Amino acid sequence: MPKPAHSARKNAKPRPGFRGRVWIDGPEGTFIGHGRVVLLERILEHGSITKAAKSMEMSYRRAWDLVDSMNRQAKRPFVELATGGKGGGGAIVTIDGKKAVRMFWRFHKDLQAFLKREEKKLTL
Amino acid sequence: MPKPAHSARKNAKPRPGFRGRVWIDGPEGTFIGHGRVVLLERILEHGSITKAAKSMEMSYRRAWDLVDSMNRQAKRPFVELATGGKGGGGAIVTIDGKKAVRMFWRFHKDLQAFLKREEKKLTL
DNA sequence: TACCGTTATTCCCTATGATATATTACGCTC
DNA sequence: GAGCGTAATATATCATAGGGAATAACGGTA
Repeated sequence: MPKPAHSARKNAKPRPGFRGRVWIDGPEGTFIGHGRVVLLERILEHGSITKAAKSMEMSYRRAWDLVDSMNRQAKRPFVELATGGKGGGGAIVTIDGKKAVRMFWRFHKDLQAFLKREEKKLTL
Repeated sequence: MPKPAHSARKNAKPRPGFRGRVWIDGPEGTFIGHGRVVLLERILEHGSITKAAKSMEMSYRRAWDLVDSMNRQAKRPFVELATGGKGGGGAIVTIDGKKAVRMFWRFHKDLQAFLKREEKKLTL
């Protein structure tokens, strides 16, 4: 029995056309990208890395790594983590994290518009 | 002693900033992209897949697969292959192939301009 | 103190590409 | 027909990323 795809990239529809992807690099490489932003939104929604990871099809390990990577590269952390305590702990997206999410989606939206323009301008 | 990286992608410089990548999808998925266009240029320069592959750090198999993929998805082939014959055969980039190369570089250049604009517009 | 659910960390296993190697087919030249 | 350099194809080997399981640490609550 084939396992369900864990990566949205593999399910990308192959319908013809102009495609693109944008992200933001930091000192260590990728800093903010599509997957990371979706993860931030899920953390905001669920309040924990564990639940956020489960809600999309991502392993806790990967989710934690991504959060850690963002926190290390950001001037101020995007997610505040609490271990132990009420409910065992949890994760809170900071103001800076929310700002990053909004900025990325604008960036992403602008790209879609750009691709539309190019598709008209450049004829195959 | 570390082996030289065979993939340019891995050497991507992690200097901070807005990044993006564009490509064109066809019926089978990726149709024209950065690596494929560079390969076309090398074939144009060397006249064979073998030499083109060697000139960049790409295995012959991968190079052949990419050429085959483009030829299958294009209305008319991008590369005409000859097996046997003078010099053992060779590879010739067609007019359509050359057009694809020019169009992709325009697309790519437009993207760079787009990224510059975004970097000014969106402050991190 | 015992319990709980989460973060934090380590180790192993597997799937996936890619590379590397080997072999065959091809067709022109000599 | 032999030789040559290439395309074409199959097989094996390797590297890497990521998943999953297991475990410890943590700090509130009852």
